[in-house]
Order: sequence, then C-alpha cells, then structure tokens
Amino acid sequence: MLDIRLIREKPDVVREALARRKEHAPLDELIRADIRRRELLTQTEGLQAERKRVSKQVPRIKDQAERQQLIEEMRGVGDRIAELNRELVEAEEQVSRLLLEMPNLPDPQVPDGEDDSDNVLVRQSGEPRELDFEAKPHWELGEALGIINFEQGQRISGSRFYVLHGDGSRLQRALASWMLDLHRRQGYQEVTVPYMVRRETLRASAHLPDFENTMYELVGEDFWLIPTSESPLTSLHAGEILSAGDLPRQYTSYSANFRREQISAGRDVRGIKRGHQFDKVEMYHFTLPEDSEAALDRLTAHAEETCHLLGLTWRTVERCTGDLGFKNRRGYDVEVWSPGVREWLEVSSTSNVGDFQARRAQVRFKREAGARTEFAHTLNGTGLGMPRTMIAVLENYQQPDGSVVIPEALRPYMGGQQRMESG
RNA sequence: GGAGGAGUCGCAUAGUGGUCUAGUGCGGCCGCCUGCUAAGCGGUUUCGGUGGGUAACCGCCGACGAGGGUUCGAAUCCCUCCUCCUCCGCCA
Repeated sequence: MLDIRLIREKPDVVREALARRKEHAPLDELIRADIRRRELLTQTEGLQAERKRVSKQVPRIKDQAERQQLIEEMRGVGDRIAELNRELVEAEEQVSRLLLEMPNLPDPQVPDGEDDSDNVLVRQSGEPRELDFEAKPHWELGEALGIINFEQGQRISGSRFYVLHGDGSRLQRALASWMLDLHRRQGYQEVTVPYMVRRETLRASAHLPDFENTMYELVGEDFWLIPTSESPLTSLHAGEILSAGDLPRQYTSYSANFRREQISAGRDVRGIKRGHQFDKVEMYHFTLPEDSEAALDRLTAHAEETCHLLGLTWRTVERCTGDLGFKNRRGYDVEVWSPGVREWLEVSSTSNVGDFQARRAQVRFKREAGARTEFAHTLNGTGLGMPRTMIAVLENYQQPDGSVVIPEALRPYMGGQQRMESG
C-alpha cells in the first residue's frame, strides 16, 4: 500500500513513477475520493465535538425545561452526525479500496521495459553446460527411474499433478532439509506456517485483491490455500510495533504452495515445471528502511549460493518495470540451466517490497522509546522451488546409462547415497 | 458441534450509564539524591485520523478484542463475530 500523504502531497512524483509500470492505477479517482473523505471528516468531527461538550453539561443543568431543550438539540445533532457518518464511511471505503489497487512505485534504479525479455543480465556463473551424450528431459529420466509417476498424479487429482516415489521423494526431502540448514547458517530462523490463511492475511501480503483468480478459496469458510509462504510470513508480525533492535529479522520456511495457473493452459504442460501444488523453501526479511537495499543483494546472493553449492550453472537477471510485479520496488530472478528441457529455469525470484506490505500488515517499529513509529521494510525470495530444482538436478547430473548422480551437498541428507538408479 | 467463563495502557489490575480527561501497581524512560548498586523522591509513558506550524510542538476527533445497536451521553446496557480458557461430544 502506498502512503496516502505522499499521493496527496506529491501526486506528480507518484504519477511519473507509476507510468513506468504496465499496471492499472486509479490515481485521479483516489485523489478525488481522498478530498471528499477529508471534507466529510471535518464536518463530522466538528459536530461530534459540539455534542461531546454539550452532553457533558446536561447532568449539571437543574432547570428541567432548559435541560429538555438541550437534549432535543443534541438529538438533532446526533441524527446529523449519523447521516454524515454514513457518507464518511462510504468515502473511507472508497479510499481504502482504491489504495489497495495501487501498485508499488518502482525504485528509480529499475530498468524500463515491457516484459521479461527486457530484463537485464547482472551475473552469470558460467556457460550453459552441454552433456557429451544426448540429454534426456526429466520426465523421461523420472519415469525410467520410477521416481516420478505422472499417471498416478492424474488418477488422484487430474492434470498437472504427479506422485514422487522412492529416491525422488527422498531427493525432494533432502533438498528441503539441506536448504533450510544452509539458510539457518545464513542467519535465518526456520518457521513452519499455516497453509490455510484468512483473506486478511492475503490482503496484507498484497496477493489480494489483485491475484484472486490465481488462488484456491475453500467453500463456506474464510480460508484460502497459500500461493506462497510469503503471505503467512508477512503477517508473522502483523499489527506489532517492534523496537529497532528487533530488526533485521530473517525467516525461512518450507511449505507447499497452491496455484490455479489457469492462464498457462497449454504452456509447460510436460513434466513437473508448473503444477497446481508445489513445495518451496522461502526466505523472508524484515529490515530497517535504510537497510532494505543491501538486504536485497544479500538475499539474492543467498539464492545464488544455493544454486552454486548444488553445482548448477546459474545466472541472475534484474527484472524490468514491466516484469517487476505489483507489490515490488525492485527485484531479481535467479535461473539455472537445464540441458534436458534446454532452458533457463527460474528457480528463485527475489524482491524488495519496501514498506508496501508492512503498511498493509501494520508491521511497525520504533527506533527508541518514545520515538515515532515507522514502517519496516520487507523482502522475500524463493530459497529455490522444489520442482524446478529437481528438474535441474536430474537433467544436469544424468549419466549415459540413465542413472543420476546425487550432488555432493545432498548426500549427507540421503544416507550417503551417491547415485539414483532404476530397479 | 454443545455448555460455561474471560478479553481494559508493555505486564498485572480497578472501573456496572455522566465525577473516566480510563485510576493504581509493576516495568520502561528522564531527572534528583546517593562511594557503586539497590532503595527513595519527582516527572513521564498507547495508537490512529485530521487541521495548524520550517520544526520542536499544539488543537480537535476516534480507539477499553472487532463490528453494529440503544442513549442527549457507553469501558459500563443489547446483538453479531473473533481469540483464549474449562468441560462435554466427534475426529487423524
């Protein structure tokens, strides 16, 4: 959420920043609604002050007629207040609705662009690796090894579901455990969060109202399945006023995630790249406002390190204004090369959200006792999504005989096992 | 799912229609006193909105779990919801 005062006082600055995005932003409508709201507020408060003052005198007045007279008058004032208040509530609802629809302002350093083809390469760890035999895609490897069963997934839940068996299931568990331990060493606190959250939690993380049709809502109750643990992590400190010493806070969380992915029918249909349910390790930071820029670099480095330690070829692109995303100020995508599908797979997306989510979730802090409250900054980054990391591991570590060597980092998490073989 | 109880300032509590401008204790902060510490003394202490001011700050309005209602006037009365506690039922 943007600061309404900034919009009120510097509308042109806001307008210019928003123009760099492709997002719809009801700026003028919001400014008009804000003016109307404040006019109604001034009138209402004036009458409330009068009623308060007079009502306090009522019990002191002994003359019955005079007392009755005042009560009558205040009844009229009360009616008028109620009337104005109805209009005021309406205006307030309009302001907050429009405010929730306003996307975040991009950081001035973010490159301009239309879509992901305009993203800017900032780092790369080597060239895409070619195998000296014909690389198989992961769906062939997975089926031959008996570790990914697509037919069973479809039987149980329909298209875009699969079942992991044996070493496949263990590999995913090893990846998650290894990543969580790595992030713990990088200063994160591990948390396990609810997968079902209330509407308010999704509003706080800015997944609502704009991404409503990409999420699953449970019938008859105010529960939604999380599209990412970023949402519950945002609300970990919702409504709290922290002290400056509490920041920064770094959390990491392993969770399942649920997405409708309805737009992408026909795209990425083969394999496990894009499903309605997938696991992922998430990293999340709460920082002081002046520290969030450096935290984004650190967070991105943590994602890169994860790829690096798995022995994968990776690169990092900075997202342009057109690919930045509704709630973000600035962000990067970390991608790994996978020779079977022959593409760069986005395994992590890191973002500095600034105070955008903190305003919605009311995550505040004080620099010292008695100081003003300020909004914290939040950042989020994928500590790598499981399916895409699995794809990259299977396809990069495959052998001519169809077996897959287990990356060294993961072996301690698989009982020392070095290789996955069929049978 | 059913029955009962609770929710007031950071914590603990007082407050059952106007004297609440929400009191008191603890804690925190500032100062005084004091070999040091502790104790003692004095002061201070929430959040939001809005208007004024360069600012420090000041005025007004709102907030006693949330939202409605009754009333000239609500922490206090009524309704709905949320959370927690106790018990019963059901359940992995």
